[in-house]
Amino acid sequence: MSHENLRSLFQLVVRHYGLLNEQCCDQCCGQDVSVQQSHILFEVGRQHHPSMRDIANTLGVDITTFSRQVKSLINKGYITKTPHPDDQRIQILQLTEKGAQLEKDIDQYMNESLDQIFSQLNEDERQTVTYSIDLLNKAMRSV
Amino acid sequence: MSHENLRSLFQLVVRHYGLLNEQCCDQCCGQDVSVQQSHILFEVGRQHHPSMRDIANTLGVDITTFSRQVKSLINKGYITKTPHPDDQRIQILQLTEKGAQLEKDIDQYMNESLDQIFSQLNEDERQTVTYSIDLLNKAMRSV
DNA sequence: CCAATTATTTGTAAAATGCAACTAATTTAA
DNA sequence: TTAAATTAGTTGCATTTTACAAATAATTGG
Repeated sequence: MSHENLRSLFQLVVRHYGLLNEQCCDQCCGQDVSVQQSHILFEVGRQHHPSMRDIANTLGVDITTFSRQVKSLINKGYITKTPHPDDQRIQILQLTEKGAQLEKDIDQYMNESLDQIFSQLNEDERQTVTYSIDLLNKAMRSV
Repeated sequence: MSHENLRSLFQLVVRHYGLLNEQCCDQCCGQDVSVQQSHILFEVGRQHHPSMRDIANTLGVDITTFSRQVKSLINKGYITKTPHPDDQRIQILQLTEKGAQLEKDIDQYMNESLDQIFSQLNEDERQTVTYSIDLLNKAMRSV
């Protein structure tokens, strides 16, 4: 079976979403973090007391690259790294207040961008698309 | 309005689709092209006699980086660069036979991956999702 | 208590990135 | 018509990103 439309959508998302983030970094947070780093902020904010490996696995990036990205985000004051009380090997990541604020700004920018996409649709279409997004989310997560 | 699910799906797509491509390059074409380069092949194959700038703009990458990626793909024998007959500044890109074959292999791999996602859905859901994908494609392209 | 495992970091070398400056072809406008 | 401006693409260079190996450090299992 050919999934040209889905592949095309994904390609579009990969590029535009990356692009969006890049524009966002220029526009809303003055180039201070990269796209990759904005994904890290997003996940650290969303997960509960995640370790280095938790986030690296979720994002599907090499742990060594991730380690250096985290170092950079710590230097910029957006996240902190604290050894787990029960296992000193594990480093728990957390957004700083500054990091949480940045993630909030990025989130707002993203929502405005996604509003633009949704504003192209009528109410029925919006409902159908929203429902399908849930389905796709679940399907992708269970593969 | 908050689009947490859509943002989440996009994040997932950005990561997994990139990942997918990376796995694909390992598995189906022996690491010979990068993710970025596979996107170039995809677009060169899809557009009609595109120029350097056409593809770079579509992909949202810097033209200087793109220029070097193209050089690499030419060296590997996947694409060709021909001056436009009416304007010698413009270079027209085209897949070689080898490049078209590689893109076909990648496409097949992608379709199999997307089949896996779709196999999580029942027939009704599949139809709804397919319809929504069309809507989203159109909405995103018109923003 | 020592070997094996797990989490993370660093060494290093290759690749990707993007700004600035360049060449070359074409268009514009006096 | 011809010099200035514009456009397409390339290269120099410095920075960042990447990922494999190897190291360190903490923990677990036998």
